[in-house]
Amino acid sequence: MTFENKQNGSTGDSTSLEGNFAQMNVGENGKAPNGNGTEAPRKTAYVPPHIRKGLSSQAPSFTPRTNGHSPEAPPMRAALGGAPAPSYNAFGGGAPRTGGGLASRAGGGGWDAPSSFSSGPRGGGGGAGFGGGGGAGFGQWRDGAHQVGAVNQRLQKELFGETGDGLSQGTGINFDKYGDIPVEATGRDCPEPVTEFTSPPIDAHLLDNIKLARYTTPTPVQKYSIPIVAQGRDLMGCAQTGSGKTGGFLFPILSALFTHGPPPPPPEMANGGFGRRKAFPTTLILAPTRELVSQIHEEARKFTYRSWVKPAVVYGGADIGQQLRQIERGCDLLSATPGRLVDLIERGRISLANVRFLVLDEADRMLDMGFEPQIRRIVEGEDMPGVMDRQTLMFSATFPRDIQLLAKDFLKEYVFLSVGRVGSTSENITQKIEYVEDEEKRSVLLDVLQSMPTGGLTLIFVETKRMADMLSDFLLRSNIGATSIHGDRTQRERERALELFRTGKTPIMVATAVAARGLDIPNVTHVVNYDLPSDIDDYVHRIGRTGRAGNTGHSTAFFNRGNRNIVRDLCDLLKEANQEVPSWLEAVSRESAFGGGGGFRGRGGSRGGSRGGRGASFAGRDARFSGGGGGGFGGGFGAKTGGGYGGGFGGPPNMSAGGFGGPPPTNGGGSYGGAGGPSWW
DNA sequence: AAAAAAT
Repeated sequence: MTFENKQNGSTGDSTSLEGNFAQMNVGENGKAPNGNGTEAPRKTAYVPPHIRKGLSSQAPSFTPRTNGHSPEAPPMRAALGGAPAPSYNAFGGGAPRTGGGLASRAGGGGWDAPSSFSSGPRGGGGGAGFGGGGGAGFGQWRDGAHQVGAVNQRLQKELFGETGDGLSQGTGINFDKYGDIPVEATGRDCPEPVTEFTSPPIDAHLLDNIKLARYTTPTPVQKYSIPIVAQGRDLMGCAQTGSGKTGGFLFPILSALFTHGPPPPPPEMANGGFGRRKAFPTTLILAPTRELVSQIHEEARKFTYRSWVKPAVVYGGADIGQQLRQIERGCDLLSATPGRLVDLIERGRISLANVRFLVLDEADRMLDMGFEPQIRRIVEGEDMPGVMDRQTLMFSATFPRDIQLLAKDFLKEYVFLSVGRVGSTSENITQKIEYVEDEEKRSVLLDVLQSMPTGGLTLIFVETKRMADMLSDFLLRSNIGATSIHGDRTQRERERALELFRTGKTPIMVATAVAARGLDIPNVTHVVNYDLPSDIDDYVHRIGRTGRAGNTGHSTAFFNRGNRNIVRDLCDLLKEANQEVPSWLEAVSRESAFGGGGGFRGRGGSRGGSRGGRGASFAGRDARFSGGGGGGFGGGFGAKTGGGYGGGFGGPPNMSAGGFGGPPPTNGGGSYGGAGGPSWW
């Protein structure tokens, strides 16, 4: 369910997927070649607005922009059809790369540069940089070589914790479990995975930092992504954080940057014809939430330690002045949420003309959150190099239609990497579903919290911000250390809450969807779905906050009639993960199977919650719920479960443009219909 | 329906 890549009837195996992926990248704009005869019967074609727009706007498709680059410059990777070209061809000398990122505009790096730079103004006076590379802990790029900065004990300690004690943060990672995560790579000339962190293909200095971070073995995502990116290929990765995804893109990108230095500056930068205070990042990483970008930034800080690469982060809700000062101090690798980035571009403080690596993290989430216009503006509507002149990596937990369309526009012929769900298919999360009516949830929660062994962190998910506040207040009143995080809290409060939680000062955190995806908090041992989400993918993401990195975890979900919309998916998921499926849940699921047609049972009674029907078969979790609580599903499921599973998806609505059989809508329900199911894990 | 994100 995570990868909504069920193909229409005839293309359900990965072989044909590969064909389709290749096909959708060869530039047949908008026309539906579908030459492989896999045309599926079309159903009525409802085209969601964002797709309509996507299709029309792609009419001129993507003429690689000439933006900052001189028009005669050859594309960085000329031969896509043939053997993948390496990212960097020519390594010329470079001008001094100083510690201060913005001061580096004279640098001619080791990239295959537009001719005007290839011979490079050999830097005005060799040593224009700061002595010592801008301070201990920071390096620089000078004379075409990487000058690794001096050790800075204090910074090193801050970034990596006490070295050698083996006890800080990353302990208990079960690397054996990582090996169980299935990974599949498809695409033309897909390079072989690596098995270890070794100097080629990873830059020697980066290797040092990886060692400092005590990463000993690449995770499966990293094994694949490292050679793929190192060969200059674009990448579409279906993976979640916790699979080592962040390292999966940071390692190969930083490795390239360390080895080859900064790219030659675009004219605007080189001519000095720009505001002095404009930053020209080389790498741009976009992610949906503030917490996520700041988490990525923290990783970036570690792995850029002592290097010439200056990481920076911008997101909303925080003081913009401080962020401006930060990017002035250096902004080579920028992590950003879309809104704030657009703001800074409008202010003329950031230019994307020098971007060589673009990463879209949690792409599906960004689309869910309505970021598509901003993302398209950033990628297509500003001065970022075109798709042929940059390397693009996209990550998404799911691969629905709109993501496929985005991939089609943003990536050149790419390798598709699918990484199994960490934790749901493997059995390292013990999932429990309890039948609990709304008004019983509080007291059951107390029971559940009590029954869990102490020592770990517990994350409780609720649907609304209001509920998050109410519940954390309730817990506090019950003398249970709790905090909360949601979108109505100030950024400062959010950060504070996360910090309190991470450090275990308040071992319980109540959260809305803001924390559902991507956040990597070590030592979360228990996830409670106080309110179940309506989308099974959200459920997967939420429970994925525990059992990270191969550790074991527990999850408890409170289920009642309000959640019947995901009951089928939930049952499927539990079975798939070898979890116990309560018989009452099974019964509810069967019940809902009839509901598809919609409505004869209607909403029968009041929807007001507690007054269900008899529901004898759902004697709740224990005696006290079978009676007074009024459990029961008498009213019948399925009135609004959005019918029409059985048939599968005879053909995604109007996918003619891509010619690839698109997957069904993400939350389209459980059916693998006739499609044969996902084939890659 | 709610949540997230620029102010």
